[in-house]
Amino acid sequence: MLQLPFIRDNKEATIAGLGKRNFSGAEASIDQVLTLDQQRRDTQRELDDVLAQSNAKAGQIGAFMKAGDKTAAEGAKLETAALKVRSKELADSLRQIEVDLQAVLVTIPNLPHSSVPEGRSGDDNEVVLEHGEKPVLHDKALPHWELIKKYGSDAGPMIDFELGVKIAGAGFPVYRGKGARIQRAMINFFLDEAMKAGYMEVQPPIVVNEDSGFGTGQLPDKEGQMYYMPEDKLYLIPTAEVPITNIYRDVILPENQLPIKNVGYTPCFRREAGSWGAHVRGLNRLHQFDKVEIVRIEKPENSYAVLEEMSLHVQSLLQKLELPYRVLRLCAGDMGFTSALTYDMEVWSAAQQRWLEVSSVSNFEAYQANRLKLRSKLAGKMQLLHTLNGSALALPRILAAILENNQTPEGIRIPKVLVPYCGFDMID
RNA sequence: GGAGAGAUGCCUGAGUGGCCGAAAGGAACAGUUUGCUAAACUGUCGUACUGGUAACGGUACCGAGGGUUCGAAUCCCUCUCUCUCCGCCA
Repeated sequence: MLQLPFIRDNKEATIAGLGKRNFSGAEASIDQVLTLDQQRRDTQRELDDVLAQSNAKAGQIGAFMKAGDKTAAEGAKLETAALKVRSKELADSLRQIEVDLQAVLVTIPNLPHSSVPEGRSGDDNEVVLEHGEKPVLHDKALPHWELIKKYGSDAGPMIDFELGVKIAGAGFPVYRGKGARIQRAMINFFLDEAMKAGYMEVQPPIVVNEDSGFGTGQLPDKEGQMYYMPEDKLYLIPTAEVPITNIYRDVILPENQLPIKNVGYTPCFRREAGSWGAHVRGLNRLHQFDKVEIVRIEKPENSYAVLEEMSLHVQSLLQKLELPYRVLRLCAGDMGFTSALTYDMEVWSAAQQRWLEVSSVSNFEAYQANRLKLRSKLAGKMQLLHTLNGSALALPRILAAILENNQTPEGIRIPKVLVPYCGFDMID
């Protein structure tokens, strides 16, 4: 959530920032926020005043009772009746105003950083850099959904989508043999690289409650994207960002514990409602996939330098995997609800001849921290911290690119860094 | 799933209707003393909203939400969570 004092002091800049995002009705929303905020303050001031009077009366009554002056006490009691009625009215009204205010605030996305390009869709994203050579494949080259069959075993394809359909449904593949082994290899490789970079590994729950979903901004914005278990009021996580960042919900971190650098591997679950189509074949889009996520909590003045550092970490992984990639700076219209600046990393999928997004690295500034109430006393002042996270990395599309890009007539070559983790250097 | 106990500040823990935003101890921080470490002593030591340039005030918060009362950490109700025992079980 944006911070109320900030909106109060920077009304025009806020409206402009939301406009850049193509957030419809920015001015109306901000006006509404400011009106409700003023009402809230007026109401609270009056309520506090009435309560102060009540407290004073109660004190007097206590003194009368102590002195044994029952008559005076009874008289004073009568005077409290009106105050009581009034305070109830004001408290009810204050509660309603706060509910209304909150309802508007949660619909307002984060403001884009000044470096975020204008734009409405993915077409307007800025290509920051491109790295590596796109491989030229041989004549018989296949897309990964064919390769997994070609290099399957008697048991079936290396990654079995149809078997997943039987067990769970579309988008829940079964990995088997070398297909499973290379998944595990990547997870270990990514975790080890993160630990070398100073991250602490955590294993969080892969279900979260409503408060956690709200804290990182999935709720109420992306309600329909998460699997929900109504019996227990739990959501399957769409990313480890949610449970890991929520470790720090309602936390005041001592300054000497900063920065926080966590990394976690989890399965991720996404309903992807309405986004199915021909272009999401194979591993391109799944309901369940594996991801290693890095999460950081930083002092505000450091967060943008840290974002660059995280981007370089992700790039180093892609370089070690020998995959051609590019880095995009998302335009304002394509950024996530809670982000102020996002870099997407895409790898080149040689058989599909397209870029596949494999990582998204974002600085949320204080937007999540405000919802999480994640603070620290810095320079003697209580301040919201900045949260950042990034995929490092999401597995399925990496696997798709490895399979496609490294295919040769003799088989599929495993990137050197993964060989010690896999125990084999070719899929043939 | 059955039975019982409990939830207070960073931690331990007192507090059964007004003198309690809350004792005491510990931790932490600052200072004094000490050649260093340790110890001792002194002080500081919750958060949010709100008024005020500030000094300094007001209000709320003792798991959450309701209720009783002039007045609730304290009494009543509901919920959540934790612990112990039994059952079940990876």
